[in-house]
Amino acid sequence: MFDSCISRNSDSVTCESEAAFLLRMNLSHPDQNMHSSSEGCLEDDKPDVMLPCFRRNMYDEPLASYSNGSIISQLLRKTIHNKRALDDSHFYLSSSTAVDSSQEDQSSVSSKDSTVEAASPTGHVSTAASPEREHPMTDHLQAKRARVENIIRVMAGSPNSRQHGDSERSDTDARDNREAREAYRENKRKQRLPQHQEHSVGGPTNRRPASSSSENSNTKDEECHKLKEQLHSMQRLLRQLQEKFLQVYNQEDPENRGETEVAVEHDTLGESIASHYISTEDDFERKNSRVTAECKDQMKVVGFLVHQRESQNLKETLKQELSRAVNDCVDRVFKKVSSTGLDPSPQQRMCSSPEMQISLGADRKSQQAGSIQEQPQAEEAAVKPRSLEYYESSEAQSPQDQTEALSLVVRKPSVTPLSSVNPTVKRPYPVHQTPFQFNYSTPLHDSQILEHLLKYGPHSNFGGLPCMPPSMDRTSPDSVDLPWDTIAMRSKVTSSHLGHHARSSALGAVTVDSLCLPHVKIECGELQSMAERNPYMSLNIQEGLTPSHLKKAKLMFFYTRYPSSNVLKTFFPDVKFNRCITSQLIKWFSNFREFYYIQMEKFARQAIVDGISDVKDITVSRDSELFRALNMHYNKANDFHVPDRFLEVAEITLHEFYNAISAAKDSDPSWKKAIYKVICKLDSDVPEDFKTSSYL
DNA sequence: AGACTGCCTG
DNA sequence: CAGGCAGTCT
Repeated sequence: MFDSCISRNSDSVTCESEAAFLLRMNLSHPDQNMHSSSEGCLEDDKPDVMLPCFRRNMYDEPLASYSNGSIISQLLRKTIHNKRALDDSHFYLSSSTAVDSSQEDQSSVSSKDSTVEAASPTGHVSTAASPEREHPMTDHLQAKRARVENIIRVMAGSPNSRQHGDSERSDTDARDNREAREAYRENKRKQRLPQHQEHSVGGPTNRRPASSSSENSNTKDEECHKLKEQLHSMQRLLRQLQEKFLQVYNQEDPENRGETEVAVEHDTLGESIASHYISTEDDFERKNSRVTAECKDQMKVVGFLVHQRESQNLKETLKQELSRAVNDCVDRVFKKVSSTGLDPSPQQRMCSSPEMQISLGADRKSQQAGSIQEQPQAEEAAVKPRSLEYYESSEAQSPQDQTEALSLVVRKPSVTPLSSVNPTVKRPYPVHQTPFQFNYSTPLHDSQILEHLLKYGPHSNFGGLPCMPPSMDRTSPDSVDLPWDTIAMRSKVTSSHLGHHARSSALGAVTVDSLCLPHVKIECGELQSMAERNPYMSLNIQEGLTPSHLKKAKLMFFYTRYPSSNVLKTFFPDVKFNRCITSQLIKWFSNFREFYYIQMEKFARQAIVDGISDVKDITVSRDSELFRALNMHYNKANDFHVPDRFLEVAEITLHEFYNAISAAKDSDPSWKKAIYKVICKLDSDVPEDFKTSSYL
């Protein structure tokens, strides 16, 4: 599950961690800090300063080290000791005694050894000590509990964890944190100007910030892209965290006291978050101290509510927090994008496509929800069980989803306007002979695209789509002006080289037959009328011969060398027969016979050259070179058991050729006709199984 | 005339 | 494998 995340884990983790931090800030300042929060994710260097452990882990450790525990586990382990420090800070007020000089390394190692990390000294806050030093947490369940609690804190962006996480750091780390905060403030200052203007003007969109410089505008596209990428990473990580938490939570013994405590603490956490929602506190340090006091209050409530909460409550609350975090980030990103007034990104320029409109609709929906929850009443809204819809909306508006949908949409217009690109050549056939299949290609196309999407996903290649050969574009029914070159080109692709595309377009095959076979062109009008009578033909009826049909015909050749039209119609029930198709099928068998007889003549002559005097010495078995040649031609995949009768017929044919050549009958130009007459009588019945489409 | 076939060619 | 053509048959 995390494999896909590993490639961008550094961004994801750092951004996620910072997102929790920024989310907290946003909760405190729903109006002003929203953009700064999203902007904060853009700071590449900031994660380094703030959470060097993550950065180091991501870069210094081989990815294999995460194959098992996953990044989430690392993150959880990292935050677990913060939680412990938080819990214990209410009971222990000891000062840090074991200040590790190599604090950054300690932090990086902390993910590997939580015990060592728990021994990490306190930072500038100097309130947290590590009781695990004296009382090592040997209870596995307790560790789980702490992990879960910290998940909640990280996800909800609780200041508690952050604060105490900072408090555990050394002076050097604290210095880094100070730098980080300064950088954060600086970033906030930088962004406030446009934001203030935005709010003062009252129009969040299409307003060029007064502070925007040319350099700024040049990098906005890039920033927007980065924002989206980081947002996507955060969304993924949030989902993963949620899953991880639920997994850990479900493993908890219902009888375990840790469960209830976790639930209770989470509820109190929700209250804390709610209080921060309406907070206008702007100063980081002040909030830290305030949060510390709040934590103490929370702990008092813990014992009071221990037995009143149920697991479902925790689940719902956690889902809410997760969903809200994602949606907040989404809202910020898109508001940021819209407020910058920059030109629509390449993705945004595709808004004309329905898919993109859908995505934008989801965005708008999310933004509305986000604006609601940014209001002071968000405290109440945060408790509402709305996790599912939020989660779904966040998924629907995933940048990745947008991109994928767009990539599909882009392909259509890029291929469709053929008539405007290619030089128009007068078609050799009257207008009414327009390829009729376009009349019903549209519903076929759409439904199959949908099926294709559902089946293979949006990234799959549509070249394999039955009705979408590579060069087979969709054209409106009145594609009379379709250039002849285009049609001819398509005919080549769809008819001559159908073998490269499994079950390629029947439409294309019909086009071929109706346009390229001279003796068939008369049928075009009839075909068109037929199509007009039934423009929405059943998808089960092939309008042309596919490579599967060809394969089936080859297999049928093992039974019948001279199939009649009725036989063909009987054994190709899924083919809409017309003279075009019939002629093509007959031509196929003619070609099969041609190859067959050529091989027979060749091997008969070879037998004569080899000095075989008695025709009885010529046999055809499955080991014969002749059979291998034939089998390679008609049963290339070798997935069909050739009937013995075919071997007999082949042997007879070889004997006939041998005798004729031995008798010097080959001097007669029509000496083969006698052989053909013999062979045509040796046809056997084709098995009934061929009548079904299972051989396709 | 149309259907069917085979031969030649690409 | 298909196009083109010619031949045969009905």
